[in-house]
Amino acid sequence: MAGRKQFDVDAALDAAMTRFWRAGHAATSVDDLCRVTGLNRSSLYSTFGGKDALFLRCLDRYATRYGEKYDAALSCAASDPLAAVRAFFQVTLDRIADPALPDGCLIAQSALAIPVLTEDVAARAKDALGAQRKRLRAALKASRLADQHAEDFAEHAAAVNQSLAVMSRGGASPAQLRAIVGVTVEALSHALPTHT
Amino acid sequence: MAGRKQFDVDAALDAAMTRFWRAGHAATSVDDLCRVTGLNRSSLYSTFGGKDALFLRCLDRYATRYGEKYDAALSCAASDPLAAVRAFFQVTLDRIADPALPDGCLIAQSALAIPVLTEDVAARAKDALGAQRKRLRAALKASRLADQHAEDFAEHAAAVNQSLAVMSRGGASPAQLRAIVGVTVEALSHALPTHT
DNA sequence: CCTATCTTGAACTGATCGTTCCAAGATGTG
DNA sequence: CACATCTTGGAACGATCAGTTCAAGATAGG
Repeated sequence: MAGRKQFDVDAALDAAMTRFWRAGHAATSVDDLCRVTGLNRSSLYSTFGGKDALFLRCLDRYATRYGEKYDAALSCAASDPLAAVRAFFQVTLDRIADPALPDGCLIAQSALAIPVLTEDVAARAKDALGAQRKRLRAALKASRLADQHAEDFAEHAAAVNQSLAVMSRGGASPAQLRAIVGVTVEALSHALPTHT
Repeated sequence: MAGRKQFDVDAALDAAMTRFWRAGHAATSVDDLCRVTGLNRSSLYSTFGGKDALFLRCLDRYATRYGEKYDAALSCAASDPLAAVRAFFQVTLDRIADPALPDGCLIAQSALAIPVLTEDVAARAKDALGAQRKRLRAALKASRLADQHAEDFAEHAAAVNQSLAVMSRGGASPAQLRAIVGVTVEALSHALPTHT
């Protein structure tokens, strides 16, 4: 209980997460992490344990933070699945449009990097993507969609959500991103039995 | 005209392309490229000029090779847009299912890496993604779809195609990938005026 | 055969990689 | 104050990074 930390651990995690998010795991060096967090190597290693351990913390942080937002958006899926899916995509569109945050998506980037990640890091990235699919599957199964349609549509929606990361990095405008999800939302509206 | 090359340039390009495709630009070292191509540094540098120059060659090679397949698939868009879009996605699904090739997609991976790529390499990655969008836009505008719907759907289809790269790396099964494109194809079939 | 030209292998450059280590400073307890 | 514990700055580690250099080997034109 002596020698108190001279920095805010949460703020450091946010800075590290943002860096991984923007540059990816491979293109982020420990020096980069020290620079963006303001820590030196000793503090970074003693607090977080190394690059991969810190990356895992950041991945979990990212998955938890936005997972909660996605869950909140989908909470009305049973009563109004169309509004729920619309709100789901809006979480991503808002995040991409936020100038204080990177575009892209840490989970999408990590998923594509799986072949060059450590086994445990790769497993966690896969889990994060799986959580997203599970979230959508549960929400849509609670709607009046037939089970098979619900599962298919959940896979589709999860994929379209990841595609926004790629397209935003590729220079797609907010209007173009809206068009991408618009087709998906339209498809759901036609698939819902309430649609006459 | 003296001292003939001891290797096949096309084979070396294929090997390098496959490596970049699987591991991405940042996680691929020149040593890796030497190993997979069988070349030593001298031959690699004198023939291709360096890592970034070789990466550009591989990006162009990838974009051309699969661009032609996408164009062929979309060639019947005016007469049968539904079959054209189906064939378009089938190009990607077949490529992912091919055990001799990596899953994922070099263009998607490069697009996500744009923030850490050299300016000219980033521009080329963006161009490759733009070519894909242009391809789909032209094909769908030739169909009986209203112009605005054609543009929106083109953006959507390009995005869904990129999403397959992310989802395949994340462990999605071929059936799940088919479900993803199935929703999109179904949406197009409902949007076409021929649909009764 | 001779020589100019090209290719190839391997050693080498300085920079950067992730990680470890240690001494100096700061803090809480006795 | 004294001592044990923790944090911090910075140097240092061997490994690997992208890229260069050079001499030896191979080939074509004369």
